Amino acid sequence: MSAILDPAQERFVEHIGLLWEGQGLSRVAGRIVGFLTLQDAPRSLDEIATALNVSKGSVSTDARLLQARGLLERTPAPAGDRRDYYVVAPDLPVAVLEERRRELHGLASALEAAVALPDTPKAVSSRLKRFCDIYRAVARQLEQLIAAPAKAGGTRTTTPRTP
Amino acid sequence: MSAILDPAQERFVEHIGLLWEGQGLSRVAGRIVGFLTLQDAPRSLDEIATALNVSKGSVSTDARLLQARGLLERTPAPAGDRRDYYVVAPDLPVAVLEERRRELHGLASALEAAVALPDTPKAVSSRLKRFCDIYRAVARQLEQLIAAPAKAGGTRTTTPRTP
DNA sequence: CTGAACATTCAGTCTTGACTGAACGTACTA
DNA sequence: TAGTACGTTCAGTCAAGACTGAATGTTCAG
Repeated sequence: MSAILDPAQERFVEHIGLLWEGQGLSRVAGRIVGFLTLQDAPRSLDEIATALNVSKGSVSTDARLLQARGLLERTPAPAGDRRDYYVVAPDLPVAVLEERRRELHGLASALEAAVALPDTPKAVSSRLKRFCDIYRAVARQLEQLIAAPAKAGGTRTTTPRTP
Repeated sequence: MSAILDPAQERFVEHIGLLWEGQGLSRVAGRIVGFLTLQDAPRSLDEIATALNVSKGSVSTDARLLQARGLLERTPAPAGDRRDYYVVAPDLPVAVLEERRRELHGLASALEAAVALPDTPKAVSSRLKRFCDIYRAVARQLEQLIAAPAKAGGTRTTTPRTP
């Protein structure tokens, strides 16, 4: 029930935090995601701050940032409770894929624009096109996974009951 | 012929640099990749440093780092020339995909390990499994693209016979 | 051996951004 | 009205790490 982490969970949270840190999020933000991933109920700012041992200010800032990026959701509070409760977004992985897709799209566009530059040697423009094609192909695959994340590949799709 | 960049190329290089900066590389490293992508011949450390207006020390460090990550290649120098010449790796996008794949694999493993933790509520473990499945599916798609980057297209997921 | 032409290393500087904690704003309650 | 319980903001501190440039290898030509 509470939000206290045992050592194994602590490690998990830290692990996720580090992964996200390499992806342009702050360490704290990453740990928030990891923490909420392990919770079966919404958690308030204070609970998160206590569990992660960071200041409430950090959690406030990062939680809103994560929400804006679609990785977290704010749940309606019980009547008479003014606290904000956060949950990890049910489709968090899809949100991540969507970000990646946009990134790839931007990269491909930049490469395409470079092809059109004057005085581009043949060898360079063919390389640019090749790179661009690959990124576009990846972007297309991501789109499909985004559209139908459950059906992807050959995995079994267990459809769990929504609590 | 030389390695001087016009404004449009400058912008391209900067753009690529910023993209990489968000991915755990230094700004200079990103700009090196961008710069070499536009070159039709191998470039020496000095040429790179001059074109990007950074110290030779930076270029030396970052170029070797990029080489270790498979994003750059060192080409054999002409006889009697002791300089190091770098080119962007012909399969740079594939190297990038491979890194992503490994990252996803690590993430999926972490999620799987968390499922096995004691006292994991049902709701949590089913979420962990769901997230894990998605990441695994993406990893599989990446594997296919890595195996046959040129052929990537449309909806097809069937691997053409490759000996 | 000496000098030239490289690449590499590393101590030092500087920038960036994370994080804190206290002050502040806000909304509800009694 | 005052009081309480929140969330938000922001100036300040701090640490990580990027970048520099001079010193230090290293290799080759003569």
